[in-house]
Amino acid sequence: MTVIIAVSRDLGVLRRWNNALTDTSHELHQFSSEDWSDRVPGGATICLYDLGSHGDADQRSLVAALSRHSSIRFIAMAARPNADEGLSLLRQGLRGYCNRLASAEAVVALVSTVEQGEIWAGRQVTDFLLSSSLAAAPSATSTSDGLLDQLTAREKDIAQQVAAGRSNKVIAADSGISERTVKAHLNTIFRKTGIRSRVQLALEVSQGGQDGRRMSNG
Amino acid sequence: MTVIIAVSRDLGVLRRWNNALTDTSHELHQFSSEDWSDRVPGGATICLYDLGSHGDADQRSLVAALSRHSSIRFIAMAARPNADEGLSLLRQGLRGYCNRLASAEAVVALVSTVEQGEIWAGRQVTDFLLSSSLAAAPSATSTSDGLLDQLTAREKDIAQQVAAGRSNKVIAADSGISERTVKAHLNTIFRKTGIRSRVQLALEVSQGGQDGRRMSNG
DNA sequence: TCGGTACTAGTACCAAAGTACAATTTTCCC
DNA sequence: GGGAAAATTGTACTTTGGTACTAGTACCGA
Repeated sequence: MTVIIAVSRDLGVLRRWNNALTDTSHELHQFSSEDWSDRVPGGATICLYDLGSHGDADQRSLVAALSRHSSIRFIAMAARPNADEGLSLLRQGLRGYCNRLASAEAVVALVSTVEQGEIWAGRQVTDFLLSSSLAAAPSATSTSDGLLDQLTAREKDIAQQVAAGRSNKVIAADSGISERTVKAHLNTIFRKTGIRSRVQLALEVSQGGQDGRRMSNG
Repeated sequence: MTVIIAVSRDLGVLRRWNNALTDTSHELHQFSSEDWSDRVPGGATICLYDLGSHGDADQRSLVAALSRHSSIRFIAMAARPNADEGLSLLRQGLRGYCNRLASAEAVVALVSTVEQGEIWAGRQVTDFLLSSSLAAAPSATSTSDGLLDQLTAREKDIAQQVAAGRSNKVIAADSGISERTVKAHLNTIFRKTGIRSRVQLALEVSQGGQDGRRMSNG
C-alpha cells in the first residue's frame, strides 16, 4: 500500500487521478489548498503535484517542496509540458513529469515507474534530450524532427496538414489524391508513431517544433 | 489484448517476462532463436529483446530489426545497461531500454509505458542525459488562456481535455457526466469561439500560451 | 530478378464527432 | 420569488474519422 499525496486546485483533476489510482494498491490523500506541505500524511512516498496554469507560482512552490520533503518523490503534472520546464525541474530532483490530463493507464504506469526509483521524463523532454545530446552518436542523423523523422516525405506532408486543422477531404483535394489515400497515410503514421488520433498527431506536430531546438528540414 | 514478442536465448529470462505479463492483458510469443524476425506473429506491437551478453552481435541484430519492423516498438533488455549503448539504440528508434533482470512490476510498467507511445530510457540513460545536457533557457512565462477566457470553468475544463487528445467518451467518464453533455459543452465552445473542430480547438488551447501574444491571467 | 517499401486507391464497415430539435435541474443574482 | 445563465441529458440524425482487407504501380537495392 503506497501512500500518495495529490495536490491540485482543480477538483476535476483530483477526481481523475483518484479514478486512475483507486483500484490499485494506493492510498490517495487529496489536497486542494496550499497548506498541504504542513500536513503531509505519514508514510507518504509519492506526491502528484499539479503545476496548473499559473506559471511560475506553482513551479516555485514545487521547487520549495522538493527540498523540504526530500524523502518524497515528486511527480509534476503540467498543463502544457515542455522541455524547458521539465528539464529544469528534473534537474532539481523531480522524479516524474507529464501532462496533467494523462490517461488513467498513463498515470498508473507513471506512478509505478517512479515508485521503483525510475525517472519519468515524458515524451517532450525525452525527445528533446535524445535529439539534443552531443554524446555517443557515431554519425548518422544530426538533425531530427523527433517523432516525424520516422515518416516518409508524403507522410510528413499529411501530418503537417492535419496539424493545420484540415479535414481528410480537404487534404485529399489539395493534394490531388483520394480521401482513401489520406486515410492510408494517416494509418501508417499512427502505426509508426504510436499516436492514436489526429488530435494527438496535430499536437505532436505543432509542439515538436516549438521548443525551438529541432532543425526541421523536411 | 496486446501482442508482445519476447526474444531471448535465456529461458530463465523468458520465463520471468512471461510471469510478469501473463496476468495482464497481454499475449506473449516467446522466441529463443534468431529466426523470430521471419516469423513475427500478426498484430504484434511490442518486442521485448534481450541484448544478452554477446556485446555487439545482439546489438546489430536489434538495429537490423528496428528498421525492418518499423511498426513494432522495441524494448531492449540489457545485461549491463549503460548510457552509451542505450543512447545509441534509442536514437535509432528503440522505445525502451532497461536491465534484463528488472522486477515483474518494472516490466509491467515498462511495457505499459511503451504501449502508450512514451519512451522508457531507464535510470542510467536518463541520469546521463539530465546531467550532460546543456542548461535550459528559462521558460517563457506561460500566460494563459486567450480564447479560453470567454468560456465558463466547465467549458475550459472540457477544452483542455480535448487539447490533451482525449475522446468525448473518456472525457465524459472521467468527468462524471454523459457523453452528450460533453458534446453540448463542445458545441457551446465552438459557437463562442468560432472554432469548428476539436483539432483546431486543441491547437488553439495548446498554443495559446506559447505565442506570447495573449495576456490575461485567468 | 526478387523482395521490400512507398504511394496510390477501392469497398465495406464501425466508431467517433458534431448538429438539431428538445427538456430538466442547478446556481446565482436582484 | 423571479429570472438568467450554466449545467445537465435525451433521441435522432448526418458527417467525419479510422480500420480491415485488398491490390496495382513504381522504385530501389541485393
